[in-house]
Amino acid sequence: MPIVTLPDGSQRAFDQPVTVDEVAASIGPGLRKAAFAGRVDGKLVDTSYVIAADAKVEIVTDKDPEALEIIRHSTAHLLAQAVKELFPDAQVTIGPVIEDGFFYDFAYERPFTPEDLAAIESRMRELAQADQKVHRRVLSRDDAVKFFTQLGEHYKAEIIAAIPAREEISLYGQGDWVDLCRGPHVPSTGKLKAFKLTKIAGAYWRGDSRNPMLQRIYGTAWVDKKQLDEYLHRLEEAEKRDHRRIGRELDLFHLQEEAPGAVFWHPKGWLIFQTLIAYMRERQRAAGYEEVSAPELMDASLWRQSGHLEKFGDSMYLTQTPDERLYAIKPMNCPGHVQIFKHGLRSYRELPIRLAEFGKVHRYEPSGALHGLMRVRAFTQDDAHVFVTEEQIISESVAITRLLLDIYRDFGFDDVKIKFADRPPQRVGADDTWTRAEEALKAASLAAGIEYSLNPGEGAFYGPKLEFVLRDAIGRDWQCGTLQVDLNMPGRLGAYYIDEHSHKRTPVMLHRAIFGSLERFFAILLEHHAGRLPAWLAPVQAAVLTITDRQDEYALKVAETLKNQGVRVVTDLRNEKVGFKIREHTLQRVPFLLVAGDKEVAANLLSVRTRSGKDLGTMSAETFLERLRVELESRGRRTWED
RNA sequence: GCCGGCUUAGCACAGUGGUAGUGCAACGGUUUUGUAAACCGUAGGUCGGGGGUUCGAAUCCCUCAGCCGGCACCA
Repeated sequence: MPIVTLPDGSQRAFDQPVTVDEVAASIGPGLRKAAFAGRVDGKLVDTSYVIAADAKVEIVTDKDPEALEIIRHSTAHLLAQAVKELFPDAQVTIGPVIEDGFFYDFAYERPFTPEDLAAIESRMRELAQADQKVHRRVLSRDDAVKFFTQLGEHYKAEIIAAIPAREEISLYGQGDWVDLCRGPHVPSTGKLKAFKLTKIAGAYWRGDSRNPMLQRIYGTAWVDKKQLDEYLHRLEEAEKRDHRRIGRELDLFHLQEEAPGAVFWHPKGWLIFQTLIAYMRERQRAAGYEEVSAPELMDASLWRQSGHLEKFGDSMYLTQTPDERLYAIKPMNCPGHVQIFKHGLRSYRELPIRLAEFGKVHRYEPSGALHGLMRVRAFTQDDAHVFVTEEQIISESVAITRLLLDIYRDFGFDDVKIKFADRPPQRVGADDTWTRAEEALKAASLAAGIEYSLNPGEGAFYGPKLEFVLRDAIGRDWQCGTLQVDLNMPGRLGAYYIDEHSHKRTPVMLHRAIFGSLERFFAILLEHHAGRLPAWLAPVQAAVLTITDRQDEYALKVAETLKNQGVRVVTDLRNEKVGFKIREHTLQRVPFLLVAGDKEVAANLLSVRTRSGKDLGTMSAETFLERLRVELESRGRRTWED
C-alpha cells in the first residue's frame, strides 16, 4: 500500500502498487499528459515504472532539464527504428546523447546519402505521429545476447556480452522494434515533436581507426519547435563568426591549394599578428624571459636523440640535402632551446633560465585534420622553456600560471578552465620520474590556488601537463595554453648545470605556451569578437569620411595628425554618399568612424560614430585621440563610455 | 589517413547532355551627396587539374588535388 510523497510535501495513499503515470493522473489529466518520466526517490524512471513501496515521487515534465536528455535519447531510438524499417540489413550499435542532440551509429553495406537522410527523417516524423507506446522489458545478460544474435545484431550482442553476467538488461522498444537501453524513455513517440537530422559521417567502431567504419547520423532534438528554431539560429550565428569567412571579408589572410595548411598573411592580418607578438614580447620581457631564435632546420640525429623522430617521425618534414645529410624542419622548439642552454657551462645561480621564442614550426598534419587557421601545418608558437632546479618547479609554475591567467584577462577571457593531463601510455622515462613530475605539478597547482579536472593519459610523451581552456563569447571551449613539467628531455639531450657542490645536475625543463599556436589564437579571437576586434588590435582603428569633396583637404589633415600620433587611420574621400561609406567601414569593423562635413570643417571638429552605430557626438581630433588612448591603453577594458 | 559532400567571374550563387548566367564588387560616366547600399553603362570565365564516353560535356564515368562536415590523430 504505497504512500507517495510529492515535491510540495503532500502525500497520497494508494491501496495497490501504482505506476508513475497513474500518480500523475491522480493529480490531474493535464499533468498526466505532460509527463515525460518520473523521479522516484531521486532516481529517473519511466512513467510505466511501478511504485510498490512508499516513495518520494516527482513527475518530470518538459520544464524539467532532465526532459531534454530523455527526449534526445528517445529521438535517437526513433532514428534507429526508422533506419531499421527503411534499411532492414543495417545493424544498430550505439546512440548516445551529446551536446545539443544525439547520434546513432549503424553498420551498413554502403554509406547513407543525403537523400537517405531526408527519407529517414520523414519516416521518423510518421513514427512520431503514430504516437506508438514505448515498452520496456528486462532480460538476463545471456538471454539478451541470444536475443540480439538471433536478430542478426552482432554489434549489439558484442556490447551486451561485455556487461557483467549478473546484471539485468533492459530493452526498450516501440512497435516491433527493440533496442538495448538503460532508459528512461518518453512514454510514447508522440512526445517527440521538435527534431532534425543534421549530418551524416563516418565513424570508427569503438572509436578505433583499426576497426571498420560505421555510418553515423547526427541529429538534434528539443522540447518544442521554438527551442529547435533557436538552436538552428544559434548555428547560423556561429557560422557568421567563422574566422575563415571573416578573414576573407576583412582581407586578413588566405590559404591556397599549393600550400595546404600554410597561411598567406595579408597586410591587415599580419598587422594583427604582429600586434599579438609585440604584446607577448613585452609581457615576457617584464616576466624575466629572454627571447631567442633556434634554426628551422637541424640534423635528424638531434630529433632521434630527443625521441621526437621515433614518436612523430611520420608527421615531420624531412629533407635530404646534396651533402647527403638528413635534416628535419623543426616541429617543436624545445630541442633547439636545449642547445642554447647547453652552450657554455651553466651554474645553478643562473637558474631559472627562461628562453622564449616565437618559433615557426612545421608538422605534417593528417589531411583530414586541417581546418582554417585552427589546425595548420605551419604555425607559430609562443613557446618558452624554463630551465629550473627541482626545488624551483613550484615557484616557477606558480609564476607561469599567474602570467597566463593575467594575459587571458587582457583578451577578455575571464572564464578559464584547467585540466591536468597525466602520463600517457606511450612515453619516455622511468615511472618514478613520472611520479615526481606529476606530484610537482600537482603541488604547483595547489600553491597557485587553481582547481583542475583530470584528463587521464593525455600528457606529453616526456611529461605531465596543465592545459588551459578558454571559454569564448558564445560558450565554446578552446584549449590554448599549456604548462608541462619535463624531467626527461634535458637528460636525453645532455643538458646539465653545476650545483652548489660543484656536481653536474640535470635541470628540469618547464615547457609553456600561452597563445599556443598564434594562428589558432588569432582565429579564436576573430570568432570570439565576431571580427569586431578591440581597438588596440584592430588593423584600422579609425576612418575619416567626407561628405563632399569640399572636405578633402581637412580630412587629409586630420588623418595626418592622427597618424602622427600612432593611430591606424584611413581616409575615404570617394565620390559616394556618407551612408554608403559608413556601411562599408562598419562592415570592415573599423571601431571609429569620423565624419567631416562642412559644419565640422568650420568648427575644426569631427563627428564620431562607433561601428556599433552609436553616435558619440562632435569633438576635436585632440579630444578623440585622448579618449581613444584610454581605450587602447586599457586594451579595451575601459571603453568610451567609462 | 578513413567516410560522405563540394569545387562555375574577386565574393555569394543559378545553370543535369546542345551558344555559360544573376547579384554584389571592379572599371567608365552622371551625380556633390549628412550617419548601414544614388543612377546609367562597360569589361570580366580553359566551369579545380588530367583522362575517358559522346556528333556534342560545367552537366555522365575514371583519376588526382584542394576545401567543407564528421571519425581517427594532435609533441
